[in-house]
Amino acid sequence: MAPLYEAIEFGIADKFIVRAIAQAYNNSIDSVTKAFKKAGDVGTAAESLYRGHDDHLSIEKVYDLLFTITQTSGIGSREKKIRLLAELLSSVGRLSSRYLTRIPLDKLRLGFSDMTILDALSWMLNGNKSARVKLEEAYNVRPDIGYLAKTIKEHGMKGLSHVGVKVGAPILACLCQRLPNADEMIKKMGRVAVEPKYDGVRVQIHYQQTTKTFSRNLENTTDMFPELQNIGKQLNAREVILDSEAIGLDPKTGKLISFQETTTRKRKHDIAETLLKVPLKFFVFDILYKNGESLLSVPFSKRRRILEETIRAGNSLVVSEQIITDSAAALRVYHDKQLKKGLEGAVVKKWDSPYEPGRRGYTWVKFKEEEGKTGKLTDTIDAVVMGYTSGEGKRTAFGIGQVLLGVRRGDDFVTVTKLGSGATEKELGGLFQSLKKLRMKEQPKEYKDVDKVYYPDVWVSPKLVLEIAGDDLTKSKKHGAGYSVRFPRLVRIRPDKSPHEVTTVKEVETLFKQQ
DNA sequence: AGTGACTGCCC
DNA sequence: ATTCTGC
DNA sequence: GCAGAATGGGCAGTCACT
Repeated sequence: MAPLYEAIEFGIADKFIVRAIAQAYNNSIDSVTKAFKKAGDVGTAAESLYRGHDDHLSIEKVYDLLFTITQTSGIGSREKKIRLLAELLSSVGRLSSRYLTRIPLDKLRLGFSDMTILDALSWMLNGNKSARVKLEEAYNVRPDIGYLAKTIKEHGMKGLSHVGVKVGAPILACLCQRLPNADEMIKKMGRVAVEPKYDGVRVQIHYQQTTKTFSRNLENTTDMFPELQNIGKQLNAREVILDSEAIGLDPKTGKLISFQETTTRKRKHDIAETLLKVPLKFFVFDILYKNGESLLSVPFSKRRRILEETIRAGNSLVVSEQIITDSAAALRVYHDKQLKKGLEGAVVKKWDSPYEPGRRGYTWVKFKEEEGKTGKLTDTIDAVVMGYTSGEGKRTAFGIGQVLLGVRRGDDFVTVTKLGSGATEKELGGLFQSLKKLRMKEQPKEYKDVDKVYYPDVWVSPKLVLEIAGDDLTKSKKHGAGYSVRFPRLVRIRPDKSPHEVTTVKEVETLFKQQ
């Protein structure tokens, strides 16, 4: 409904949609939940329960009502949002109920999104994709499909001529691709800059007397970083747009802290106190604009020189270090050094490439784990499947969306993570065949301290073992193991292992301390 | 004042 | 974030 | 190789309820 950089939220997700459908079509919350689980999609669930009357509302009317929902807050707002959505659902047709329910979830599932629409706009103008490149350039600095469509509909491509980089208007961030190893990176990218990969949050800094900042997804985060309001003295420039990673320091030791701790700075209350508890360093690694000039198409080698000339030593901003190389061996050595320092790894950047927003091409590549390994964790974890959920969308066909995994504590099992990534469709099918035989009516007695939020659709007896990988272990307040896995994924199914052989809580703790 | 349910946004 | 899949 | 669609932990914020 709105461009990324406008903070418009519905405040409605799965649970509230279910309640709205229940209210609109006169069903119990339970039966709607069941229909939702069965369909694996709110849209088809709404459709199947549809009991409304089509008032032929205009698109404007629907838009207005949805917008009203986004603007509703305060005491009584939850009921009101649900009521507004329910009223809307009861006055549209059956088919509309499918899409209307998906809108707040951002799950229209039409098989296309912004990029495809750029192609479509090009077809609209030229009957082919020839305008895509230009459209994409405009999109990069004005990621607002509605605005672009309207502009070229009215003025053709000429209408885009004034769409350019502007301080205060967020630019689509350049993201990293992945490649399996250093050799591939050098082969694909040639001469590269290699920089430390900090495990913090992305901050795009816009400065022109005052500072505005944007997150990786272009949310305005200005209020979170009051320390950036006085960076003028760190800049040899009137106006700039910088790209950086912010990471917290331990105020006593000055050491970098974990992502989990850094992220407590992501707040809008008590900012002044938290600022002292969690001071941030902004590792600046790119410059996109300086004194009226866009640097997006300038090669990185040159941008880097400009960046170094622009930043002065000071409290908040630090120019990120780097090496330049075209040797895979040197790249490997540098990457290993970053891991030893406790950083996330390295980012490898094509030395002569322009700033390429999005994740296309191989201009930036992340290098996190050691070669040949899955995940950064020193060892994989063997965990037992405690239950599974039926899954949404495509997963519905396999009967499994995710599995709840446990590790051993004495003769009991406690949860350590859920897992939904890494299985091929064939493996998912296989998992379902194995697990449906292990179905239990109730939570098995040996499953201890399971938090409600993890209750699966189906409990299974502890038989099937999975080997999983991850990037980090985190301290967990919710998982019974006391720890959990960051970015968990399936390595392989271990029919050869018995549940008694799975990793123990003690071993998980040891792994945590090794990090 | 404290807690739990839910959501949105970081990774 | 990671991973898989259809095109 | 891209675009899309499944899925993860965990933080803060908001609102409802006790």
